[in-house]
Amino acid sequence: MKELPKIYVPQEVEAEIYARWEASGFFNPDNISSSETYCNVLPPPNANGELHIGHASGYTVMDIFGRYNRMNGKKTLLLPGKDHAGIQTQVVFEKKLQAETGKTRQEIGREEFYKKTYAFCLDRAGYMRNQEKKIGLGADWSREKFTLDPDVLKSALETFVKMHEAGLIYKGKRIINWCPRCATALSEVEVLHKDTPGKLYFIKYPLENSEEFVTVATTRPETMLGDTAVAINPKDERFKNLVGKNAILPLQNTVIPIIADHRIDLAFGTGAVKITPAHDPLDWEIGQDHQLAEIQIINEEALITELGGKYAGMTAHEAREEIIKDLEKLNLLEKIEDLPHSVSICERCKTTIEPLTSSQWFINVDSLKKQAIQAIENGEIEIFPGNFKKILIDWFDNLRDWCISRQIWWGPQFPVWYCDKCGQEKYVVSLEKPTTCPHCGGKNLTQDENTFDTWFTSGQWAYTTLQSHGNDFENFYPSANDKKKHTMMVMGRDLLFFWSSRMIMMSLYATGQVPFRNLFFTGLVRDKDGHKFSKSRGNGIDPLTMIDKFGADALRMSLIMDSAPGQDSRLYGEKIETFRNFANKLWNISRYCLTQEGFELVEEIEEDDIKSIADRWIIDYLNVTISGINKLFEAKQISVAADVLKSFTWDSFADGYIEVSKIEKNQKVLGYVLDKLLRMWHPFMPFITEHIWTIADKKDLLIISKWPTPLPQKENETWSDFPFLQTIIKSVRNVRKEKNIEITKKIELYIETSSEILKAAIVANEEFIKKSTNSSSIKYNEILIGGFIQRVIGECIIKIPLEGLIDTEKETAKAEKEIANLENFIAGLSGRLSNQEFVSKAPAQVISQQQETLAKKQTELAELKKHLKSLIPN
RNA sequence: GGGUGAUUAGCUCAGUUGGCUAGAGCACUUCUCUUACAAAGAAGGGGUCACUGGUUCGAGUCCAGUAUCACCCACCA
Repeated sequence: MKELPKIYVPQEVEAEIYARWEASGFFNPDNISSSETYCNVLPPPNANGELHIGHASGYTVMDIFGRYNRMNGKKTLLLPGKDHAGIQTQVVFEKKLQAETGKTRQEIGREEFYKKTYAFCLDRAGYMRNQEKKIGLGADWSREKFTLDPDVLKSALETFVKMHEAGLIYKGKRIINWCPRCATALSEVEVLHKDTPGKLYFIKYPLENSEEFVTVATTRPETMLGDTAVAINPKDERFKNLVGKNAILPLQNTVIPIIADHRIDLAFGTGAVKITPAHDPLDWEIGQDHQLAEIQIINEEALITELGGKYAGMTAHEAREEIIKDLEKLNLLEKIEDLPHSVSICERCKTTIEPLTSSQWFINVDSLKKQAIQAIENGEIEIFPGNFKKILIDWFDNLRDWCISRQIWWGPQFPVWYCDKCGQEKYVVSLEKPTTCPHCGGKNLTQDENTFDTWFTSGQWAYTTLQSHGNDFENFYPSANDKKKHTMMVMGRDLLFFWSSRMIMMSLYATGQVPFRNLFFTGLVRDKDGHKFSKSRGNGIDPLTMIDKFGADALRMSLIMDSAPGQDSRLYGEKIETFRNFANKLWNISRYCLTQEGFELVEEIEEDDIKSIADRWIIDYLNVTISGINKLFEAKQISVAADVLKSFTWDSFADGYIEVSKIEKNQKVLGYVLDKLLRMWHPFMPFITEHIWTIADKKDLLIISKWPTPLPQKENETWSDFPFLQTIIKSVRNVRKEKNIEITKKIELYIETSSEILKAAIVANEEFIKKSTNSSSIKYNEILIGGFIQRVIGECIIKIPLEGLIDTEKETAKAEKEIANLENFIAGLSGRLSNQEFVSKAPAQVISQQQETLAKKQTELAELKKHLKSLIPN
């Protein structure tokens, strides 16, 4: 017998429980012996801030699968880490530096800036690690990695060297997305598009040696300073005779050709387009094909270059104003129209992107994407939800070469070396600084200043982490025949293109294998109104605050319940509260059990231990529940699994079995069911279950206890009577309650039924019913004289003699309503059963089932009508 | 322009392969602090499953189309 508080207080126990888990060493797979492994290399959050609700959501899913697999006896590794997050961290740290010291990164210099940022990241990583522990993440901290750890980085850079040798890497001057604020090139995924109101300017370009004009339309008139052609569609009848002629570029007064190109849209603007190869991606492509010159008139600070003549030094915006004025003076501005169009902005700092031509490093993705598509199509990776497979394949199909060089300071530098004599054209690729230049023998070599795109290193995370620790790669990474190796990746759906795609390409290239067999996407967590959480909106829910308020288990449950993979979900305080309440329910269920005399958690049960019909029912129902949950786990349907478990716990165990067990005790069955419940709840609510486990004097930790297996199902049909008996008991109890009959007062039950089966069930459990309802006797099909209350339960009527307590009006209304309901249902059912087509085409099983139901309901209706009749006074 | 998802009770959402009268939580109404639990229990109200067709004996579930919303992608200058 124990004394336990009425309310579970997570704040008092969670930290201590986590410390015990950690001390046990079972988060480290080396301490688990098994021939099977389970591995989830965790997505590394950016080491520059703190945990947000999206991290909490992902970690909950990863931890649920991790704990489930650990309990299923697999050597389980959740490998944690942090990402240096190049551009984002540089943005964050520059702001911090400015705020704290008033200095810019240029003022403290590259080396100092790098050192300080590194220290900052390590500090944040430590802080975030503690937050991760608070949500219960069962990761092996002894293996924690950072993307810039020397061993991790080395294998990532080796891939660069290998790719370069294979000819997949090239350096070239191409048009790229340039962020003037971050002062770096960006890949296509790092650019967002924002619909913005804008203007379309119609500008007249005079034709050479002519009085005529060709009018072009543009949203960015300032770029005309760098125009090197005017293009029209070859099918365009309006301009057919202009092709091959020249136009005079106003303001610059240069002669530019009029060319024909199929990429020009006849329907847009005037049909004639100014071509600025240096500052527009499409123009650049057209320029390449027509060998047009590239004139860079906007520099990397978004200012007009000296090639822009009198506009040099202006910002692009200022230049636009001036150019419009000047064109008006020259009478070359035909008109201005409103045109909403999409503006490219930097994903990290939201600054408007300037397309520029620039010398950058690229990966040729042609072969990589083919391999990736093949692996996905062959099912080498199973994707949850399934429809994301198509989205990913489509994306790969349209993927262009990947710009991997960035001009920021924070990140690993390219292992590329230049000699002062050979210049930028010839270079050496090598992890170590070469002593001499292989081209000229020069001794003075300097490293390429570019840093890698963050996704280049994090795209290799699945194996660079495993390769840096013992035999982890062999033990955990997928291989050709890996039935015993289970691998999982979980990430938010927003990382589909950024990360999952890169991981698949890079891993296939570097290891010849997919990085994981299962890829699970979580949806985004939104606020109550469906908005994204954002700093500017100020609608964020801090996971740590929620844990402090409601407990980690409640937060975890609220993040996974009622949600489907890839589908966004909403989170708000009240929702978390309901799971806090559920945790408390589980606490009180356990509290009831644990305070029973002689109660203990029971691991195994014998057939002889099952005594009553209630025992039989709960045990068999538990078996069904266990099998169901196992199936759901295999299908990665954890939300549904938790839902099934929840209704078993609350409706069947608490409201059903425990109520019965107060009358007829069987501690062994009670202990067996609770034991299984705690195990199955553990992945979802690890803290409270471990806490109860400890209180119940279990010596081993719940984290490594065995996941339940269903008992072999016995050939025994009687348990199916239980819900019926339970309904009888409940209704009698409700009558007592309604009529305020003291619990100690004995009553008599009269039962009328024409169903032999039901009668047999009642007779067989007469003592049980009598005890449960505190009745002195049960009489069958006897005539009852005097006042009584009756209830119709299925095909039988229960009558309780209670003279003077009957509310005829109320009872009549209730009966009439039920009769109407039933008649309606019977009409539908019998209509279907008399339909020749249904009878001839539906499966026999369905027909007999429905016939059975119809018969039952008809009897029930008859009983109800009898009941109603007896209510009406003669 | 292309794609994806959503549309089920007042709100937030489940609904696994089409099959007994469509579920949960919150909110609402009425009652109960009954010794596991008022963070609970009991009883109850509330839904032509967006719309229109189709397939089927049978559709919330499958197919086609429509509408509304959300998101993603795209080189319309």
